[in-house]
Amino acid sequence: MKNPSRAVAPRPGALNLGRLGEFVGFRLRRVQNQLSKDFASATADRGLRAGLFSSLSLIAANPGLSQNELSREIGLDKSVTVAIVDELERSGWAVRERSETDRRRHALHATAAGEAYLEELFGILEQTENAVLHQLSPAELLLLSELLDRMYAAALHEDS
Amino acid sequence: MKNPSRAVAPRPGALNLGRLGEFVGFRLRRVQNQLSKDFASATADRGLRAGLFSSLSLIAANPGLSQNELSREIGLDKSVTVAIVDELERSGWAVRERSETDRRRHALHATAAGEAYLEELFGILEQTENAVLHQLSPAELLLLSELLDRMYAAALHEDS
DNA sequence: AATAACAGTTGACTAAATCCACCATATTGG
DNA sequence: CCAATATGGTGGATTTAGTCAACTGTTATT
Repeated sequence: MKNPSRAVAPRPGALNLGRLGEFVGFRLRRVQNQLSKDFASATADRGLRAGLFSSLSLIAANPGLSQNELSREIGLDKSVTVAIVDELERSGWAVRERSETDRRRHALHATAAGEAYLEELFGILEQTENAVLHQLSPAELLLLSELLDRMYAAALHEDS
Repeated sequence: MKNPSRAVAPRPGALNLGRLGEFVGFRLRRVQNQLSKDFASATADRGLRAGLFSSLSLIAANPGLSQNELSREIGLDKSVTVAIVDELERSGWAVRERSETDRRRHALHATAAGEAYLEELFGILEQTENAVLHQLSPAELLLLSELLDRMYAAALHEDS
């Protein structure tokens, strides 16, 4: 096949992607943009600051997490993390506790309210994703996840 | 398999993703973030405004394109497109020409210099991607593109 | 001819992200 | 033990990205 961008027929009236269509990064960005826009508009009512959702989720899954570790995982600057945790605390979804062993660190913990809030958000996310993912068979979905994981692992090794 | 997030063993010291790991959107974002950061740092020397590269590429692939059509395709506001085309023109990579048939429209065209610049950028992008994609077999790569296209098509139908 | 729709432009505004300097605590090496 | 250095966290300044609303000129509708 000469042009992989033709794997799926372009809808009529659509633009020619040119060489851009040969790159996975482009398709990745396209899909991801659309997905995050859908999620954003589905959660527009609650003021959901960028990165807040994934941060809370990571805190819940890793009790005692430090803000630095959190920063690294979500790929944002430390100062942004401060703002995020500030808001998580103000909303009562998480708390900072001074670490006993290292008094520089803030050990982060999700509250019960935070966990409940998370459940709600996960429900919405699941709905948004399903609207797109029902196109894929369970096997394809599993494969997709695996491919993405292998790519991510490779990407991390790159800039070591 | 109970937890698809375990398709690839997590590297030691890595955080527990929790329920977040069940969602493709998360993996998508992760990989995409990393890729675009790599590309950004590889092109840091040339001041490469966001969206400029893909815009130029689309113009080159669709001579006579209007700014509105371009806006829709890259998913940005019309006003952003104006700024992008401004810079493309200032740098001599593209030109605006009044459409003969509809004098409201600006027919966009890439210059020879623009095409040359594109070649350069595509080369860099290819390099950045290869660093990650060499993990995947050609068959897997093709499949990945196809899955992403199906997802994108579905996402577009959603908010019609 | 009046009105509405559309392409493009501008400027104001909001939010996201990076950068840098700084404080408190820990760790290391002499 | 002390000095130097590294680390976790915070605040503020600045840059940048993205959204919105108003306005101009052109075309389409009736």
